[in-house]
Amino acid sequence: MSTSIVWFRRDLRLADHPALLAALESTDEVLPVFVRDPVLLAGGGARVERLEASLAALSESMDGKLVVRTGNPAEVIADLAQEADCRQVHISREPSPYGRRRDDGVRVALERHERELVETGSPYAVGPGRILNRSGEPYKVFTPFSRAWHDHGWPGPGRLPVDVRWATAPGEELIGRSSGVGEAAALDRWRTFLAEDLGGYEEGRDRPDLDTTSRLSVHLKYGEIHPRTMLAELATHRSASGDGAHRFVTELAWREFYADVLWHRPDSAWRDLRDELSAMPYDDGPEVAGLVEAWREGRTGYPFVDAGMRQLRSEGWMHNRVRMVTASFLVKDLHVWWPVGARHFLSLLLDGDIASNNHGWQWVAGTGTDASPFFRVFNPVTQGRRFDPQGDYVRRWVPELAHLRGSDAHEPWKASEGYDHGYPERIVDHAEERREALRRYELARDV
DNA sequence: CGCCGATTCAC
DNA sequence: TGAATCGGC
Repeated sequence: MSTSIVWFRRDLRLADHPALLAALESTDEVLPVFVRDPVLLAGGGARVERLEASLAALSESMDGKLVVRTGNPAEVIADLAQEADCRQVHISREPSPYGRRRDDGVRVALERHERELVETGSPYAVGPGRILNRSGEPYKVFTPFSRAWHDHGWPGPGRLPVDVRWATAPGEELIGRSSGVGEAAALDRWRTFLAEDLGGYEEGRDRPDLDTTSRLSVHLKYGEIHPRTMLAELATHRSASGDGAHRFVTELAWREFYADVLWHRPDSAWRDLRDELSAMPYDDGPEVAGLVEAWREGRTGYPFVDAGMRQLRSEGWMHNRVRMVTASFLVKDLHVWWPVGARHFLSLLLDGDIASNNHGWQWVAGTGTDASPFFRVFNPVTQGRRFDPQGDYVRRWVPELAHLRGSDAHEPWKASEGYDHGYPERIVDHAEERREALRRYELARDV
């Protein structure tokens, strides 16, 4: 008999997917089901309860064919170890590189997930919630967490206890599957990164004009490569790659830190982690709706910001440096509450991860653990000139500025022909809005 | 994983 | 005069 394992994200509402429901109900197979997303499950909450309730109801209606199990995938796999023909489907409401169903945006992935993910049920070297200080409390600051994380250590790459075959769910078809997805592609990207860009990663990671980041975030998100695999290989690259390997390990540590923070404080996904700035006055409603829309569409009139927002729309990915600058622009220049931007990013980023994304936004907004102080305001022009020195990144994404040479692309207002090809004027004055942000900061602090 | 203005310093 | 440095936000 063949057995399928169906992975659900906690935010999937079965009732919204009649085709999937029908497929599940018509199958003769036994379908053990478990809910994935180990970080968010820690928080529980209404949506988890709703999903579990709907799965339980479905199981009953299917007369026991559907075996609902919530928890560690490894345990489910182990239970099925005697099954020779085991299939797996990963169903997610998130945008994914795997292609999309036209009707409801559900993406179906059939590529193999990496064995460590299946073994551990966690896409982290050290699962969230495991690193505590001497008092048994979670760390609130990155650096001590990072040290403890190193000291804790992690197992090497794992071995899957069963030969799992992967297929689509009955009745599901895969539409528009693109190349560059799956475990083989992830490993290929990883090897290329090690060979070409790890050595210069310390500087290269900040350069959106060069393609010198790892580009592994999507693969990490979908479990196509596991951090334990990467850490094991990085250990052997340490000396040869100078600071690059060290920096990359630190970036992995940030990812684990934010997952850990969210594990302990699931409410921080959409609310300020710290309440010092709870009195910060933000703008909302119709008066800023147009400005936010300009930000979303990449027509703020600030070339570096617009390039980033257009890359996000077009590619489903944005360079990390530009994420910080565009986020700062929404929060500090448009005075908009960070969840508005975080939601927009999550809706378009293929690598969108709620812990990294939303805590990154809180870092920018000055409300998070280890956050930057609110008064640290990015200047979109200075940042652009520093990290896109030749203006190549701007010209790549903003064709209206393609006629400007070199770093002139960062300041079209200084060129007589700057606006000749339809580039929009600045929607706000950065110097003015920076002062306004600091004024509001003073107001919020005095409360 | 700041920016800016003031001040100091180097020429 | 402009680059480096410092402190407040």
